[in-house]
Amino acid sequence: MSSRREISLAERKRQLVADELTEAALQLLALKGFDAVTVDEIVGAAGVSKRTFFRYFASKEDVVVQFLADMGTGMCAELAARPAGERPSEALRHAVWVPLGECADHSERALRVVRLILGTPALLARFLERQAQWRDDLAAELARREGLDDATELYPRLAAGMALNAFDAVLHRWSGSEGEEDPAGLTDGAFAVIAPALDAGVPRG
Amino acid sequence: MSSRREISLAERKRQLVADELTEAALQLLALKGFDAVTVDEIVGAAGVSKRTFFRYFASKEDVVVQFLADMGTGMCAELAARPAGERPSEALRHAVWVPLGECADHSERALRVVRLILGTPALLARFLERQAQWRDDLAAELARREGLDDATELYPRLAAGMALNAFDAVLHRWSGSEGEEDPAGLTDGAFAVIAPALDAGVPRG
DNA sequence: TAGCGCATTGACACTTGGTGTCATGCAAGG
DNA sequence: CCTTGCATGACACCAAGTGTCAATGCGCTA
Repeated sequence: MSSRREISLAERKRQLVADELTEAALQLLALKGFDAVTVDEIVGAAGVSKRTFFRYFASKEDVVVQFLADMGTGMCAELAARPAGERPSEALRHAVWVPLGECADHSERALRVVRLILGTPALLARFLERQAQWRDDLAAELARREGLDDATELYPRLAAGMALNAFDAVLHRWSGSEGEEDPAGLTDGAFAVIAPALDAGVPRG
Repeated sequence: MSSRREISLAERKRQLVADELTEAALQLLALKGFDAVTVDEIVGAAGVSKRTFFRYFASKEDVVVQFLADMGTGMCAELAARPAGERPSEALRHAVWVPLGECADHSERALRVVRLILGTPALLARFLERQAQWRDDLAAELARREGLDDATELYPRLAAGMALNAFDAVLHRWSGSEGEEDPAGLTDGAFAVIAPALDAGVPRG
């Protein structure tokens, strides 16, 4: 009965390959630019076959965007964990801060990836596509929190969108300033702007 | 000296080919789905070579998204044309209504395209990429209107983002209801939600 | 009218992203 | 020891997109 160990062994192996791939990819992409690097180069550097690459990542963009995949789930989880009585602006600010805090902590690595994404149209497109999913999840959670119907009320979707707007704005300014500006301060500033709508827009906030 | 006529003749020829291509593409894509239609099919239906297709459109996605290209310029133009003293929420609402009104007018055609875009990840990604550009333009114009510095203030970018959020929400609900819901009413509803932030967020609005 | 330039097109080869398929290898488990 | 299953690699293949060049068509001019 070594079931738990076996699973973790196989999982660790998978994780190892995935890490090797992301490592090689991020290295090359940040160095030469997204379009100038082929998948064959990446797999060559990582020592696996092209087919294996696409078993781990759905696309060449995915290897970069996947790096930020947890952000969405982290945000939603945090929003769901916030106290029920909290105002939307507060709950969303804390939710959005989860991934931003991660970025602030691992600034060297995160900055490289963020700059790569924001500066590459194809990557930006995929990133925004992901965010659209996050927005739906956030909206659903927000609707639950506030007791609204996501299908008839515009507020949940708009509020989630505003929060992600703040997220994007902070990311943009942070990467644009080479990491000089303080993410926490930027986040507070952004939410100060959108808070009036977040807290007034919901019926009986 | 028939310079004016010649130019317009060549332009008309180009426009003719472009129209033929978009027509054939939209027909096929709406019918069989984005991934199930190859560029070769489209050019076969339009009677041109594959190479010519890519001389008119940068990508397969582009032939659909291009169809909505004017939206961005229309919005910015309208925003720039709004009276200087108008509150941001009003100016932006009018700006956003320009493309939405177009959709409402040509509902059969617009609805098909919008549903195709919102239902196809690859198209959605390209659409959002375009919107990111619109947001930058709107933010710049908004900063000019309000006398703010787009580089240091968060408000312009956030306000532009909120307006586009409203735009997206309206489009989503409109296409989701098969064109049943009234775009004008939805727009008003969306801006009622975000107006508090639009008008309060700007210093001395 | 004949000839000269200029732009558009088609044909074709080529690169690259991405997928289906199959055979091999390897590790767990009876 | 055998087998069962999973991850990988090798290979062929399709579709998107690009570079190149020859041909075609059209206006302009001598």
